[in-house]
Amino acid sequence: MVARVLPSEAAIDKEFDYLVPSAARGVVQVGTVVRADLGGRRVGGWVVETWEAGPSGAGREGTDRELRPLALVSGWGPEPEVVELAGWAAWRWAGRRASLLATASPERRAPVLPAAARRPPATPAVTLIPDELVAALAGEPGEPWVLRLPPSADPTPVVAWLARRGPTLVVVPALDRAAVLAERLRRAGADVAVLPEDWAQARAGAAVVIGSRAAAWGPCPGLAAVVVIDGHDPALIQEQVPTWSAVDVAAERARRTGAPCVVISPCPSVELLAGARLLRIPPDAERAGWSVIDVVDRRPDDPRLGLYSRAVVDAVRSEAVVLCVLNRVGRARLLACAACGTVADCERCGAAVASLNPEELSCPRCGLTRPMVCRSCTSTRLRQLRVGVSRAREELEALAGRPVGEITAAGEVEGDADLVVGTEAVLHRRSRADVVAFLDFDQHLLAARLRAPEEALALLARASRLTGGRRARSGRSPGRVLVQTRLPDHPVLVAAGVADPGRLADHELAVRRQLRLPPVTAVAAVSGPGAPDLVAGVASRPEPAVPLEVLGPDQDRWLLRAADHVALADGLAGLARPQERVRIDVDPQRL
DNA sequence: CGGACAAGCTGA
DNA sequence: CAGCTTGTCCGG
Repeated sequence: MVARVLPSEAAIDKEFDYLVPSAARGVVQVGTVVRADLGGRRVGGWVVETWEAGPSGAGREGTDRELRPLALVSGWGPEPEVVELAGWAAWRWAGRRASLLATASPERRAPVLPAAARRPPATPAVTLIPDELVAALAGEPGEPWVLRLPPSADPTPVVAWLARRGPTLVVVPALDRAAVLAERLRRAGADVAVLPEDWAQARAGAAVVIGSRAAAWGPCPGLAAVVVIDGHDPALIQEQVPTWSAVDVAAERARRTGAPCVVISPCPSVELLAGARLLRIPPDAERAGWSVIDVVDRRPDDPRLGLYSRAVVDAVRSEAVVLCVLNRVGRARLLACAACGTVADCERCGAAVASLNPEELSCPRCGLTRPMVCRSCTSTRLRQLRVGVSRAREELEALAGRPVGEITAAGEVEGDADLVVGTEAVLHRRSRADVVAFLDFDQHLLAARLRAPEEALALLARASRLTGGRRARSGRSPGRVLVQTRLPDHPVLVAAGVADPGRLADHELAVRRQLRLPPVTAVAAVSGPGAPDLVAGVASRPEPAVPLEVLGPDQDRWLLRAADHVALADGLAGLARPQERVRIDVDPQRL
């Protein structure tokens, strides 16, 4: 028996043939993790093909050399279908198979597997499953379903319901949600394997396999359904190249197996909706799962009130658990001289300087620092025009008369207080609140990123989840989300206010059409020292082949645009890779 | 990736 | 021309 091996060293990116020792015949299959001698050293790798050796005992394609035996069979690896899937994804995201197969493999070697345990969960009592889905699952498999469930709806019944059909793979954006979901399914009697710890159990066979984005590559023998939860979440996209998306991998995997793929999201992005079938629950039920969105129009307010409208002051003075979100770290991001009015800027690069602590000013662009002095009149009295989280904490403490915690990506100060101010990190670190207040939502609405409006809606969804939706919980008032803005009629606020995320999606799709950007087209961002060479190759391709449009460069980054993903992937595959490093970011997040 | 080997550069 | 650096090729 001969095994064709792909070394795990991504840079090698070539296959080599080895003899399978007769003792290992029974265990070697496509996906098996092995070690082999290559060029004087020993490398790990995956079996990607096997066949019976011919009479000469040699390789298949005429190479009549004597093959070396495999050095070691390390253990179980991805299923054969997943090895195939890695080949597809390497094409789709212009990357290397080895990095994808590494994601699909156990962290430590798995020489033996436990016994399979495939006890499905009990039939859920209550479901939010539209009749359309029930009917459709009995018929032909097809495109993925996008099931729009409001933020505070629990997806467990949907997973349980699907898992009764057979082994089900569940992908969530973060492992803390995986743990919660696994616990609920176990209580419903299901055998659940949580990746990456339970990789061997999953490979052996489990009723439900759950994990974060890498779980799209996880083992699930006999796969009968795939579910992605919070499909809009950018955590489902790999940042390093190849920049695969767990939603797309899961959908393709399901398509290849003929299993249904259900993507659940309170606010499906236009990318999710493209090429998928949208399923909704009754509008009343959807509304109940969104918290009341209180839009506070700041246009008529006296600017001297700063970040704190009447509504915010009332909220922070109440007894309730209140989380305030302000996406500016430090004390102030914009200052002006109290004496002469000049905006404080950097003497080296001219950017507006920020105050991260009370002693000095620092430039966010070039890092230069100077004492708290006005550059034009040397006054030391500076007014804080755009307050940051640290200053807001001091101000809120004075307003509320109770301790205020501070949470940023950098860390927490009394982060478990009932009243907390912080950046978006607040919404990730805390799990329950009575009120979430966005002190300056316009910075989210007006951010110069293509996806900023959808990201803003996702924040409102997250805030809705934290506050538990419109229905009052026992002993509590209904969840409330306070949004301070000067754009009260923005489509994001309208969509969240009426609990109809489709309104924003329609709006955003129109924008993408106008700009000819995804999902209407497919784009890849090319950067790195080799980028100019690679891009130059687009124009000088010998055969016209696939049309690729070059945009840019913008900040040393080019965009390659094609009509769709097939054209983009084929086009990228046809380009000569330069010697120098290039990063090809297919479906870039930042646009 | 890492080793082998070839082609190019430097010094006396 | 030895001795070293740099580049290119290849591994089963």
